[in-house]
Amino acid sequence: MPELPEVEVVRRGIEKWVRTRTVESVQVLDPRSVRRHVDGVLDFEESLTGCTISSVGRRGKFLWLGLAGLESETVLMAHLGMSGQLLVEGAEAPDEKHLKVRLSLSQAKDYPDELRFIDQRIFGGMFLSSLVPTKDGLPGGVGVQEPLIPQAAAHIARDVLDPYRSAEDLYVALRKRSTELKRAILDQAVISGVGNIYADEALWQSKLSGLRKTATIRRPEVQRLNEALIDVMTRALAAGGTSFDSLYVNVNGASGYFARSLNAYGREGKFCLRCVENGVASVIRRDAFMGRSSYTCPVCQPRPRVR
DNA sequence: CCTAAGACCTGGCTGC
DNA sequence: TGCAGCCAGGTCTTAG
Repeated sequence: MPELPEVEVVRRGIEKWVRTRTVESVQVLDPRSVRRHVDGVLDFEESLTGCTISSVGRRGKFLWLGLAGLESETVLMAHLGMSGQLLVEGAEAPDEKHLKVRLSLSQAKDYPDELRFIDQRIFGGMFLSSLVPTKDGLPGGVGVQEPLIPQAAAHIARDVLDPYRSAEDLYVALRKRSTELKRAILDQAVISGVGNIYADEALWQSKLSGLRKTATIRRPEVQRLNEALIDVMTRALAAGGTSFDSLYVNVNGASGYFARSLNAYGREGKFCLRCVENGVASVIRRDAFMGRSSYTCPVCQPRPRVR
């Protein structure tokens, strides 16, 4: 399940293989994977053909390829959704079972000549998006210098690892909301790149309950949460991203292995490792939340009082 | 304006 | 063994 670290692994992984290369042909094998391209499959294929890839940018979980050769400033957006992969492969490699889009690239010595988008659950997709100025005049995301952001990602906040974001930004965004803490950090307009897994990990690490109301959050708590978010994401990135089912595979085809160092997510019924260290035998619990699961320690992440 | 719930998807798993 | 139904989850859309 790609969250920010996995998407950044992909961004770094494909950058050197695709930058400066020209898209010679485009093949959409499943129109559902380009459904966000409002002008249709044919327009997607025709517009992209002949473009040269100039950069690979990212904000949160949105990835984009900068394009030269189009009249207006437009980028190729890619979102991996739940199960998406971007692979750089030779044309001779057999089509993957869930291959959705194939970009054939100009020949380059010792470089594979296809960029493939593979997606089983089709929550992800590709589409073209025009660039708009950033609201703060600062670079649009990781991998880009210009103060431009794809229109389709302009509404989301800077992500956890964005150097132009601060703990105070997070505090301000949280205090503007009137909802629960976990719901808020999963809202990409508050802070981007956080999904269900790393939300639980960062809340556990900062000893905060996701049920806390954002209106009651104090600066020191946000400071702790912010540090935890950065720490969790940084460690996951160093490990090459997390993988649970075999759906997520990084650009080299190898699964990430951060999953084995998770402290909360997926650990229902197991001891809270921090409490055990303190001589307390508390057990991680799972609760339904927004149609998914939340994993928490009932002892070190005290729930707010209900009135 | 805000927040919350529903829809989109497939395939692995569970239970009858 | 077969099959219906549940579950996973990010983001957009719709409802309140």
